[in-house]
Amino acid sequence: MNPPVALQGLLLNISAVERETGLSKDVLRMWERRYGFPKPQRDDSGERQYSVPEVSKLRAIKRLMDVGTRPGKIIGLSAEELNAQADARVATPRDAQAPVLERDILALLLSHDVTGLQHALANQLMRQGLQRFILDTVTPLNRAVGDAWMRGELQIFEEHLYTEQLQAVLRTSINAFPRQAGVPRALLTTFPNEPHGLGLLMVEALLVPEGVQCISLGPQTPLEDIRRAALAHKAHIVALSFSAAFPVRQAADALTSLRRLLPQPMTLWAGGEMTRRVRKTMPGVVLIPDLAASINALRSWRTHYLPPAA
Amino acid sequence: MNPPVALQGLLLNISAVERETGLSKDVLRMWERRYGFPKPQRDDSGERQYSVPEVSKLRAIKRLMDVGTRPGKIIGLSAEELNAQADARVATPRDAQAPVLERDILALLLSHDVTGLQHALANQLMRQGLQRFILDTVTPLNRAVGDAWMRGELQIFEEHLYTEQLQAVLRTSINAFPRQAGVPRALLTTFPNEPHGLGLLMVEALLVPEGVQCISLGPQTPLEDIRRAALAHKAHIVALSFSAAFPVRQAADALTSLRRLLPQPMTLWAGGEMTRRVRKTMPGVVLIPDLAASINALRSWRTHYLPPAA
DNA sequence: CCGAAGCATTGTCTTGGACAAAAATTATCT
DNA sequence: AGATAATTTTTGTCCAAGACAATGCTTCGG
Repeated sequence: MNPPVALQGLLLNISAVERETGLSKDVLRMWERRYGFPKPQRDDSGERQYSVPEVSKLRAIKRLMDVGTRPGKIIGLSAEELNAQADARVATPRDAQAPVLERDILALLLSHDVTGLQHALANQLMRQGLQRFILDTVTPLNRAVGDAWMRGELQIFEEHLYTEQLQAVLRTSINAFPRQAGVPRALLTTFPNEPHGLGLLMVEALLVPEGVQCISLGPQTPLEDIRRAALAHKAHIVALSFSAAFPVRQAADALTSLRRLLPQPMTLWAGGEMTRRVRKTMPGVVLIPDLAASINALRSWRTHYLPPAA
Repeated sequence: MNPPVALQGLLLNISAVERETGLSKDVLRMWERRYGFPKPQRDDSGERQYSVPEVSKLRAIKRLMDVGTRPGKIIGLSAEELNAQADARVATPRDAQAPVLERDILALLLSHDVTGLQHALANQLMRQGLQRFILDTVTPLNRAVGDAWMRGELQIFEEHLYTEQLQAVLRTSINAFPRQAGVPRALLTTFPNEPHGLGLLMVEALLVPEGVQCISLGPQTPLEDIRRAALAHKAHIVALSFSAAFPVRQAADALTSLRRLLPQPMTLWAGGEMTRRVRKTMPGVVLIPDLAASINALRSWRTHYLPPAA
């Protein structure tokens, strides 16, 4: 093991690479066996020592896999080719409407102007209102930040700072809404393998202004506990969020099981990047492929369960 | 693999147990080899299937290990004996002052009264002020919730709900303070192996009222990036937070390295449960064994760097 | 009472094989 | 054609046992 070495930024052991890339040790070793990449040096005791460029390439591969590419197709490519692939994916809406704000925010991040960043976010939020802010600003901004990070234009700490400030702004804004004992009540969480909670906050920001009473459990709630929580809180809607990286099949299985665990009249929503890769339709599970769809789904829930005549 | 089975709450595969307990697959297999516990059943294809009681016991063991006990000493004990050990550790300040609020909050959690919980927290916060709220209320409350969860009195989802609501309250309260371009500037984060960010929020809640300008990166920033961020933001203080589970040696190594990476005049703080287990003193690293100490450390920073005559 | 050396304990990494799970492809039936 | 089912390919996870690295405790020497 080599904490001191890793810190000098030269070589990383397999644990560090697992952390940095999100690829498990088993996968790293398996790829080496099968594809011949990565092929780390070994230290005196035969342990793998990954170089920084190797890790960068692994990260690029992981990012593409997260949007559905299979490793065998891309593991042989060079760093440039990988970047080209990634660019190709996001090029379409690139020159569309108004990436002005995006560029401003990125500039603020790069100049480490925390106060400016806060102001810019808060400003835009006040201008647009919470819902439009989420739909029109935050969503493309997240993508822009993610892309900038992947192509190395943004440091990790700058990306962290962005996430952190965004969460602060959203949380504050959500809490500013008077809490109502509203209908429907929605339970928000993610499955145990899904650590990303930003999506939950964004859904909450969309639903709360609509008068929904959101109960967020944060990320990583075991299935059985989701059921218990839904019953305990008498939720009308149970909403799960999935990031792009989540394996579709696992999600489908878990959703089907959860559907069985919940009483019939409870609505089950599944949202997030991953849901766009889902083929099969699951009875009793409403897919929410993008954030805007959550509002539509809410409207249709209301017309269905709250007849206007009431 | 067995999502459907695991979901029924009967048996868990090794990945699920790793998630639930924080013990790596390697450790789980090693213990089975060395100590004969855990000894999970096997499914048709020879894969380990852990029972719920087994996992509970593993959790109890992990909890004790996190406060310094070695596995060999306790792995043979029964669930009751483990609980007794855990109780013994916290019994001292048990009957001390006013666990009234603690009991109230736990009752609210158990009755799933979200609104009541929010009110109770917000109420107490307004009554005490942010700093005393953190020191006198939140700290013991966290412990109480953790203990209740470990002894099975609290479900996971109830614990999640508590954390979530607490974060919301703290975040809102912190943001209510006018942001000043204050001195000192403190950079807050955790090392890559440390996913728990609640500690950061609590420190921030203590420092912001003191006029400190806090820049939180959230959890899991690589060392090299901490350095870059500290330089970019011209931080006066870099504060790291560690939960009890963090391995002491790893923390010491990383802190020493980080110390070398940072320019001399920058102050380096290390806080959180783990720091109480540290023996060696590290030159240039200020240990903050509990939250109250962070305020003292701040005071002494100020007298040192901001002579009163100025 | 402190620090180093030695010893016991505990955790991480290794290999290569087996097979489970997911995705893609092909075949079959409306 | 368009869906559904079966098959094949690809990919990921688990296993075993061994090696040894890392940690913490104890004893020894100052």
